[in-house]
This record gives sequence, structure tokens and C-alpha cells, in this order.
Amino acid sequence: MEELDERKVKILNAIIRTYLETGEPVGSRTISKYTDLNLSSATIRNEMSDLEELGYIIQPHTSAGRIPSDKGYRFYVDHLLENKDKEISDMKDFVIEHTERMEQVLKQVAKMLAQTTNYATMITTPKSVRNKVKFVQLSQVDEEHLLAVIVMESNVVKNKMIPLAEPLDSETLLKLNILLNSTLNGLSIPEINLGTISRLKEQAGDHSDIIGIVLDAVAETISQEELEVYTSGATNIFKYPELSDSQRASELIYALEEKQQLATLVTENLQNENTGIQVYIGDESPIQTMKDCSVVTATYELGDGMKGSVGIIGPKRMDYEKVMSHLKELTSQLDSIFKKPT
Amino acid sequence: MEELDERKVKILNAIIRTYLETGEPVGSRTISKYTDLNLSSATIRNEMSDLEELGYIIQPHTSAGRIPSDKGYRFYVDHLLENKDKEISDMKDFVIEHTERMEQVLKQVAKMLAQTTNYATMITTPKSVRNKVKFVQLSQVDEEHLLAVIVMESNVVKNKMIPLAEPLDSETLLKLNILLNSTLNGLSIPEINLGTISRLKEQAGDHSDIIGIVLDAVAETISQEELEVYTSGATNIFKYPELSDSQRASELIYALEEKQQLATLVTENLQNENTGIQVYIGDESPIQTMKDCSVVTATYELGDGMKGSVGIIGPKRMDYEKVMSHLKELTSQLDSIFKKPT
DNA sequence: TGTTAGCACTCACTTGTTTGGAGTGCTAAT
DNA sequence: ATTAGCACTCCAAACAAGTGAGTGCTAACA
Repeated sequence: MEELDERKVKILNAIIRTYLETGEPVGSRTISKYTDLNLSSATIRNEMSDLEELGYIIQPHTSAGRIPSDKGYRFYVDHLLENKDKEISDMKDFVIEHTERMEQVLKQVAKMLAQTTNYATMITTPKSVRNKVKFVQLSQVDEEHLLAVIVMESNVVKNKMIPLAEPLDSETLLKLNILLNSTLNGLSIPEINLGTISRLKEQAGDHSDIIGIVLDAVAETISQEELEVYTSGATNIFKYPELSDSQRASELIYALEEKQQLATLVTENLQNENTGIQVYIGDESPIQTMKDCSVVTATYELGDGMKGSVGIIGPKRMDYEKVMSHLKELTSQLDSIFKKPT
Repeated sequence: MEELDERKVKILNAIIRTYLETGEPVGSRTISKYTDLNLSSATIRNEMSDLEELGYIIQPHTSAGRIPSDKGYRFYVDHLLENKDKEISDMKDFVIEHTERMEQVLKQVAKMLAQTTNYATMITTPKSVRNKVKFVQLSQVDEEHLLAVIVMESNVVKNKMIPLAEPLDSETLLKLNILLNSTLNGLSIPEINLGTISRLKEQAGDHSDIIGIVLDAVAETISQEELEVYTSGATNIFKYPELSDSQRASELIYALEEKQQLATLVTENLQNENTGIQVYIGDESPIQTMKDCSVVTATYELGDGMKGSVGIIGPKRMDYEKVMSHLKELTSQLDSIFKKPT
């Protein structure tokens, strides 16, 4: 298959751009005027016919204009998109009064992104690729409960209540605390292995059982850093007629509500060293219900080895240019946004 | 205005019930057969005409059946609803593997309720009407950060990072901890007043400034027990044609996404000693965008003075009977559901 | 050989008209 | 007081016709 010559590319580009704007099938006449090629609509028609044969555009029905196919969008995103990197309103200032809870920050970011882009958005909690334990403390809360507080290098705090048969005396507690801290401090999850554990238990002597429970709790707590996903702007999809019939809308909103699926979409990105921006067009998305949408995701990194994901879900004819530069901007700022509070 | 005689009531009842089932305007003929009154459609017509004049039912257009008006629903809910208290699938068992985080539990409850009722649901975190401090602890996490951990009587744990100019020595820390615990322990929020505060500061001596910061943090943390609201089953509204045109659906889902509004809907209930089940029909709801829906809320109580709210949002023709008994069942079980974990 | 003008054809969409049926209100008879 | 009967209303579905945007093809042109 011989590839597209320059003129075809120009025409394809014109088609897609105008379609992105209007959302209506675009006809030969329109292109003939819009471009500076000075070609008659007839010529354009011939070229469009070729483009359709090559699979870049589709005719919804016989006597309608053409709309881009998934392949067309793909080509557009891969080759036609100039990286303008326009400057974008500085989010850092706009966004956040210091809330200490990451949850709040994430929700706010999602919301703001949804507002500025007019698409549905999602963001995951950063996942500790290599997060270290910074501080551990056990406290006797009441007769029957021990509270384990774990602070990670990233200043994420986790709590875990541990039921106890009978209270520990304060001396033991102190000993355990010192032991835990001196051993675990600075270790990342993979480093807390059987060796560490058995050594710990040994040193705990009488209370190895408690250490066991605590360690389990710690491990669980740490690893239970499941990706949480926050979404916002779900209703934005109603702004795009091609998505807002109740069948599709329902499915989409359901997918946004059931965050679990979204997580899967994003995890693979985190696994791979896929640091850049990922674009899923239509069927390319692993989530079936999103086959009528495009999904753009980006990973952000928090310096201290935490990685998370931001994503935008919109119609196929989304403004890729704006979305991608927004995401690029955002991911570069998230680090400092998170650092500022604490 | 002379009130409804018995026959009118029966007819109204029949109209509403069949409308709840079908969702279509119901005509005289239908009623004539459905009821055991053995009346001809003509008679029914006369009665219906009366009922319409009294405002209990409406004719969407001249030659259509009748549908209940808000007033009709109101009458139905207030007088016609027998409290069957049918037994309902036991949620306690169904629901919850022990997750220690209340958030998880609430999300699950909302989800399950949405699944069994086929309406949209919401649930708030329990609010401490009279929640007491059980345990406080300051820990030196690193050079520049103090971590305050606060455990409430209800075993809710809150963390607060406090930035420090320079580290405290461990002796001072111990002193502060003892001081805080002995003073605050068992106090509820209103009891931590200026008196307590100044006494505390006095006793803290050199470190009164730190106590100040800590107390602020504690107060903020405690009072910042803002109602969080979790929703689920938003997409259920698409199951009811009268709500699923994109205009309405969009507004509704937006309202569900913007949980803030929902909170307001519910708070007033918590304030009042309104312990029972509250039904808002159409315009009765304080949230404007829900004027086409009915909202049923119930408050649950957790024994230790925590109160929260569960709600169901559905079409006006929701199955009030089922919904109300579900809610009644649920609220009575929530206490033990929460107690079980820890 | 590439480009263009012209023309017939297609097909969704709109508008107007028709028809059927469900439902009502009224009246007269029981 | 109830009911049968009938005329009337009005929505909804079906159908017809007109409109217009857009295409494909062909023949003429540079």
C-alpha cells in the first residue's frame, strides 16, 4: 500500500480539524474552501474517495460528508499533531489551598481538569514504586486495641487498628517501637522479606506473635496501597451529542462510577516504563464500553518514586492538542503541588 | 373541602399502584377491571374527574389516562402505605468482609443498596453528635514534622502533620503527650473551650506555642469531620424513561457527583431529632434539580452518638414500600455492621 | 495527465397528512 | 347512584412528499 502523498495528508488534516470543531460530517465543498490548496470540490471528492478506500475516513451513509475513522484519528495524533506546548493557565496557583490529605488534592485536581477541558477526567493515587517506610509507631489506644501508625517517605500516613487479647505494658511497647523503627526504617516493601521478618521476631522474644501480627498489618497496609481512582466531570459527556444518547451515556457513566475498570486501564501504563502520554482511540481502549470514546492518559511522577496516572475521557473528536498539552503541563506540576503541603 | 370518601381513596390507591408498576398513565378502564369494586369505567371516570379536581391526579393531556400528582404521592405515602415490614435479604451477611476503613464500608453499603433497589443511593459518614476524644499522640516523624494522631471514641482515627521549626527533644515530647492525653481524654468537642485551652497552655510552660498549634490542629481535625457523602448506582436513573432524557439525566448525575448539595439535603435531618424516614416528593426536595424525583432518606445511629444518613433517589413513582422497608432494615443493621470490624 | 464543471442519484431530515386507538366527558336510560 | 353509549380529543405511529447536502461519474479542458 503506497502511503499518503502530501496533498492527501493536507486534506485528511483539514477534514479531521474541521470535524473536531463542528462534530458534523464534513463534505468536499467545505474542504475546497477551507484549505489554501485552491482545489475544486470535485478534486477533493476524488481524493476523499481514495482516503476512504485507504481507511482513514468513513461515510456514515451514502450521501453524507466524511468523518475520521479510528485509523484517521490515529494518524492525526501520531503525525499531524504539532506539539504547540502553548502556555496554560498556571494550575499550581489556581488549585490548592493546602489540604493535607492527598485524597482532597486528587479530587480537586480531577475536578479542575474536568472544568478546564470539558471532558470527564480521572486520576489515581500515586503508587509507591519504591516507597520507603519512614516511621512506625504502636500505641496502646485502649485495653483491647493497639494502633499502628505508619508514615511513608512520601508522608503518606496509614493507620491500622490491631485487636489485642490483653494490653501490653508500656515497657514492652517501647521496646517494640524501638525495634520496629530501627529495623524497618528506610526499607521499601520488597526489602521486607522473610529474613527481616524472622530476625525481627527473634529479637522480639516473648512477643514474636505480636510482631507477627504487626508485620502482617504493616505489610497489608503498605501493599494495600491499592490504586484508588477519583473521577470528575462525568456529566461533561452530555456535552457531546454523539455520546449522550442514554444507552451510551449510561454505560460510560457506569464505567466512570466503577472505578475498578479504570484502574486496569492505567496500571499497565505504570508497569511499563511508559512515561509519556498514551492515547487510546475507540477500540484501542481496553475498556469495551469506551469504544466510542478516546482516552488520553499520562503518568505523573513524584520524585520520590511515586507514580500515578491522570486521564481524560472524551469523544473521539476531542481536542487532542489541548488535552495533551494540558496533561503535559499538569504532570510536570503535580510534583510540586504535592510537595507544597504536608 | 370535604375530604376523600372511602371509594375515592380506593381508586386513588389503585391508580397510584398501577402507575408505580407500569409508569404509564392509567385509564378508567384499567381501574375498572383491576379493582374488586366492580364498578364500570364510567363510574370510575366520574370519580377520577373528582380526584383530579381535588389535585390528587393529573392528566398529561386531554385524552390520556391519569398520573399521580405530587399531592397524590404524598397522600399515598402518608396514608396508603401499609408498613408491611416484609423480611428482607439479610444484608449483614451479604455485605461485608471486614474492611477496617469506614470509607470502604460506606461505599459498599451504598453500592449494595443501589443494586438491590435499582435506584441511586447515597450515604454519609456518621457525624459525631457527641463524639469524644479517646487518645492523642504526638510523634516526631522527622526533623521537621510532628505527627498528631487522634483517636475518637468511635475508633475513627485522624492524622495531622505539624511542621516544626526545630525538633523537640524526646523528654518534652513525652511531657506533652501525657499532658494532652490526661487533659483531652474523654472530652467532646464543645467541652474543649477556652478554659481548657488556656489551662493546657499554662501547664505546657515553655512550649505553649506548640500546644497552641497542636490544639488548633486537633480542633480542626475533629471539627473537620465534615460529612462525606458516598453515592452509588447513579446510572440506575437511566432505567426510568421519565428521568433519562439527557437534560434531566445530566442534571441529576451532576447533583450526585457534586456531593456537597446532597450533604445539605441531609444535614437538616440530622439536626432535628428527626429519627425516622423522611420522604421528599418532587418539589419538596430542597435540591432544585431533583424536582422530578423523589428522595427518601433515613438517619442511622451508631449507639455511641454517631449519626449519619442514608438516602435513595429515584423517580416519583418509586416503590416506596420496598424502599422504606429496605431503609428501615438497613438502618437497624448498620450499627452492628460498624461494630463488628474495628 | 491532472483538474474541473456539470449532472444524475442517494439518502437523511423535515414537514404535513392520515389513521388508529386509547381515553375522556356528557347524556340518557336503568 | 350507576352504567351504557356516543361524540370528541389528542397522541403516536405510519406514510408521503419535498428539500438539500453530498456523492460518483463522465466528459471537457489545460
